[in-house]
Amino acid sequence: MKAFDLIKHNQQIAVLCNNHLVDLDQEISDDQQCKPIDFNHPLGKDVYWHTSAHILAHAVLNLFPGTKLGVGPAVEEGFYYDFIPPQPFTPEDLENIEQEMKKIIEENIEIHRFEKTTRETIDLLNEQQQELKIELIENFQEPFSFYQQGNFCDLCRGPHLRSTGKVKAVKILSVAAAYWKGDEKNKSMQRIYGVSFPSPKELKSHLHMLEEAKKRDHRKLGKKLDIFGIYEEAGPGLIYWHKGGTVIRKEIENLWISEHRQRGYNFVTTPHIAKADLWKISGHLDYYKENMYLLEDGQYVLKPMNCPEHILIFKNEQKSYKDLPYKMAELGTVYRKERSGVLHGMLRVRGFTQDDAHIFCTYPQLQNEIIEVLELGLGWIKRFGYEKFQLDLSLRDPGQQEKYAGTEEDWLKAEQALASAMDEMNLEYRRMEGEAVFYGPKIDFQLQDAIGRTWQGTTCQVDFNLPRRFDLKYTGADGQDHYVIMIHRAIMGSVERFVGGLIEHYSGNFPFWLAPEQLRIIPITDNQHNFAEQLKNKLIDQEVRCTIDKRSEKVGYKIRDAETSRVPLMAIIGEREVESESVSLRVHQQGDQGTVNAETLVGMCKEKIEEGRKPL
RNA sequence: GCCGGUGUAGCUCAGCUGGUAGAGCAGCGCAUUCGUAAUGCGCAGGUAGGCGGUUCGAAUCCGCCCAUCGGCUCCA
Repeated sequence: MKAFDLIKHNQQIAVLCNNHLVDLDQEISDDQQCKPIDFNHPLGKDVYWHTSAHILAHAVLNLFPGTKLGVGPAVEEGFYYDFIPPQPFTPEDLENIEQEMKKIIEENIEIHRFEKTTRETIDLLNEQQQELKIELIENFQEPFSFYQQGNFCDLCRGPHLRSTGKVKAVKILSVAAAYWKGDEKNKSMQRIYGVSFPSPKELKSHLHMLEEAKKRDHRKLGKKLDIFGIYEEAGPGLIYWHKGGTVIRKEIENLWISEHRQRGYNFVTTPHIAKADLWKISGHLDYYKENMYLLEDGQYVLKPMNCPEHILIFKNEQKSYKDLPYKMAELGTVYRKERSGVLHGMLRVRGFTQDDAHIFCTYPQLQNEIIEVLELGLGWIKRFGYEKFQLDLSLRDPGQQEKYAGTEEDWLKAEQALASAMDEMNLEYRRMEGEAVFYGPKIDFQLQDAIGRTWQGTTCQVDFNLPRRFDLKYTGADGQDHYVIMIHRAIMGSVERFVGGLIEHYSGNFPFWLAPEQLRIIPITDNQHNFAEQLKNKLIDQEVRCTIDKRSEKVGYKIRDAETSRVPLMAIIGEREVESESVSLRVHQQGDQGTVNAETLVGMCKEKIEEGRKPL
C-alpha cells in the first residue's frame, strides 16, 4: 500500500515511517512502523509550512515571472522563501502575493513528486532558468526529487501535502533581506516570511499572540514605564537608565553582590580603558579589533572585556595551590563597536555591564566550581520567575581540532568536568558538537520566558588560552609551577540584556520587590491628604517605594492611571479609612481586596520586599 | 555593514495626486472634592530627523547623511 492510504481523515496531513517523514505516494510495507500525523505534530507543521512556502514561491512566480528562487524551508514559527525578484518587493506586492497564494489554495491543485537524474535535473533547472537551484544540487546526490503543483515545479526533498487546498489559512508577515547561502559576500536576496494554519481561527489566534508579544516589547514598555532611554544626540546603542530602570537595576545588583559575597568571591573594580599592550597580550587586538573602540591613536583601548584586567590583579601576587580556587567578581562595564544594524533596545547595545567573574582553579577543583556556578545560575533564574530552561554543552568540532587552543588533555578534562557537573546535579543537557569557542568548552543556559521566547542566561566557559598568554601559574604542593584553569562566567550575561528580557518576561508587571513604584496612595478627597502623608512616611521608613496621587481627579481616574503604570499595590483612602486607620487595598490586575489596617499594610509590604531580597 | 520600510507636538497617530500643519492622550490653568480602569471648560505646545536640490511654492518630489523598525550576518 501507499503511505497515503494510512490517512483516514482531513486533519491528517503526513505519514511517519520509523519516525521519518515519507512521501505520501511512497509504497510502504507492513514491517515499517508507520502512522499518520496531523498539524499538531512538529513534523506535521514542517510539512505544512514547507508546502506553504512552495505556494508562496508559486504565487511569486505567477506575479513576477523571471524571479530567481533560492531556498524556502519551514522554520520554527512558519516558513520563508528567498527570492531574487526583478524589482524588490513593495508592501503592496506582498498583499498581492498573499491574494495570489489564496487563489492557488482555492484552486486546490494536486501536488506530485517526480525524480530526475543529475543530467535531467540540470536540464530542467536550466529550462526554468533557476540557476541558484543548480548550485544547490552540488551538495546532494541523485536522484533529485521535484514537486509539481500546476505550472509550478520546484526542486525539493519533500515531502509535501497532497494538494494546495490543504492549507486553509495563510498570512505573509514580513519581507527582509537575506544573503544567498547565508554568506554576506554573496548576493542579497529578498526573504518573505509567512505563517499558515489548518483553520482561520488558529491563524487569528496566532496573529493575536504576535500582537500581544509586541505589547510586551521592552523598548515600548521601557519608554512608557520610564525604565530607560537611548538618545540620538548621544549615540546609538548606549543606554540611559532612567529612575525606574535604576531602581530595578540596583535591586538586582544588590542581590547579585550578596550572593557572590556568600560564595567567597572577591570583588574588584577595574578601569574602563587600558593600554593597547594589554590587549596585545590577551590577543584581542588581533582577533577582536573591529569591535573595539581605540583611543589616543590606538595607544589605549576602551575595554570590550574585563578578563585581562582581572588577570592583572590575580597575577599581582604569586599564587600557591592554597590560594585556589580564587574567585574574582565585578559588575564591569564594557564597550563594543557593534555594527549599526544589529542594535536592539537594551538587548543589543554598544555599552553594557557584564556580571562578570573569573575563577582561577586547578583541574581537581574544576568540577566543584562548575557545580557552584550552575547552582547559582539555577537559583537566580528561579528567583526571576523563569520556569523552563535548556542547558547546552558546547564542545569541539572533532573535524578541525587544529583551530582550538589548549592540549588534547586540557579539552578532555574540561569537557569531562562540565559534563559530570551536570550529571551530578541530575541536569539534562544537549551536547553541541562544534559550538565551542576556540579557547575552551562551555555550558550555556537557554531560558524560556512567559511567552515562550528564549534568552541566553548563565554561561560558564573554561579557558585554556588566557592563562598561557598571561603565563598564569601557581605553585603546586610538589613545588612545581602549573598553569591555572580559568573559568569565565556570568549569571545574567549583561545587566542590560537581563533587564530587557525581564521587562518582556513580566510584561512590565514587576514583582513587588523590583517594582520601581511599589505602592500608590490614592486619597479620595483633599481631606485625606494628612493621613496619606503619615502613611507614606511609615512606608518610606520601611523602604517601601511609594507616592501619593494628590491630583484633584476622581478615584476612577487615579486608579486607572496607577493600573496602566503597573503599580503593584494601590491604597485608596476615604473618610472611612481615615477613621479606622486603614486603607482600601487594591492589587494591580486583581482589583479591590477590601479593607486592610494601615499597620498591617506596612508589615505586608516589608515582608514582600524581604521575600524578593532573601538569599537564593 | 547589507536589503527593504519608517521618521509630523512629550506619547500614539491623521493629513488624496506639491498650495504653507491637525486629533486624542499627557502637560498647564480654572471649576469640581468625587468610593475602585478616563469630570468639564480653557490654554499652551511643531525649524515636519538633518543638510542640499527641483519648484512661484515642499511634510509631500529627488539626492546625501543620521536615527529607528523587520530581517541577514555577528553577539553579552
